[in-house]
Amino acid sequence: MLLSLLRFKVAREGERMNLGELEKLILNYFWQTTVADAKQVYAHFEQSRGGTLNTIQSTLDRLYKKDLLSREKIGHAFQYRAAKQRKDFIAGLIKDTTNDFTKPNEDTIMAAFVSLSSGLNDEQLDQLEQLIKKHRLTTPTGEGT
Amino acid sequence: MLLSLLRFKVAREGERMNLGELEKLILNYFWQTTVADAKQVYAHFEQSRGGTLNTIQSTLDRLYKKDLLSREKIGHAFQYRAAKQRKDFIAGLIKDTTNDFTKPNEDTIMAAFVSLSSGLNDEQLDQLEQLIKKHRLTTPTGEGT
DNA sequence: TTAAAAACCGACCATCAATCGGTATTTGTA
DNA sequence: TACAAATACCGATTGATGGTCGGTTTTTAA
Repeated sequence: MLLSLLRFKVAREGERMNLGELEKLILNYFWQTTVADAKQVYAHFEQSRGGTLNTIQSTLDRLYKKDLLSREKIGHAFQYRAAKQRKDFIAGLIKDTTNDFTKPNEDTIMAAFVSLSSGLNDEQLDQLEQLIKKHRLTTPTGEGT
Repeated sequence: MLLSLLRFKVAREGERMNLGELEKLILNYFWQTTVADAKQVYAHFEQSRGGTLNTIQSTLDRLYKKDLLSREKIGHAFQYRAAKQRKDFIAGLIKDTTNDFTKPNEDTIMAAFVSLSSGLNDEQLDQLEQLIKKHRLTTPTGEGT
């Protein structure tokens, strides 16, 4: 309104982890390419979506600051690569997402499984059973897929 | 820049489904309370976080327009309730999230399971097996994705 | 009919991804 | 060592969206 001077600001420390469209594209790119510098990433996306090298650089930097990419200066350019394995990253997202809608004492991961399992067909149930079997064999430090 | 007239706008039709903090609170509230009008919701959150009734009303309306709440006018106020079951909603979120990082031909749900299963301990593996067993019994018609 | 209750409208702020121009650094080389 | 090219970094703008709430319109019950 006219007087918005008294507007209050609730302290927020929660870590939003929302990714933009370009950020997702680039992340996927790095799970397929392992390593690249800004110029290479730009070359990859130039035709398919336009934009400038600068935009790519900014986005790489943003992803780096979010700890989703790591970088190392080789020659005169940063070499970027994915900081996390794809499945670990997805697992993290799922946990965060689920956690927002899970009671404090509830097992978040199991809640996610329960939610997901509703729509499974027989074939998927079979695959899931194989997955469990595999995990049973691997030690607690198991690598998985 | 000085000349931002030529700025281009890429057509976007993708359906973002990001929820704000208050939206999440209210959604969780309705999975616990089944039905309430704006005033009741406001009464519930008034002390714990302040704000006005209007803010609650706006947020309820936003959630309604996002198809996350349903409403029905009883007396002189809308009675709101959750439009989806909690686990269905979570499953949807997980699928969307996972889909963003899944190859086009990949099974999104299975990818989510694979991602999630990395960090499971024995007890959780047991629970998961029980879950599968249950679904084997209760699922006559395989629904699929 | 009318007063109160609720819905609705519109505005503002904050945050954040995307975008990109311009400048500062850095590096390889002459 | 000096310098030019390549790259990183800074800062500004736009668009979207959630939160916030005042003010007005609509609806309902008496």
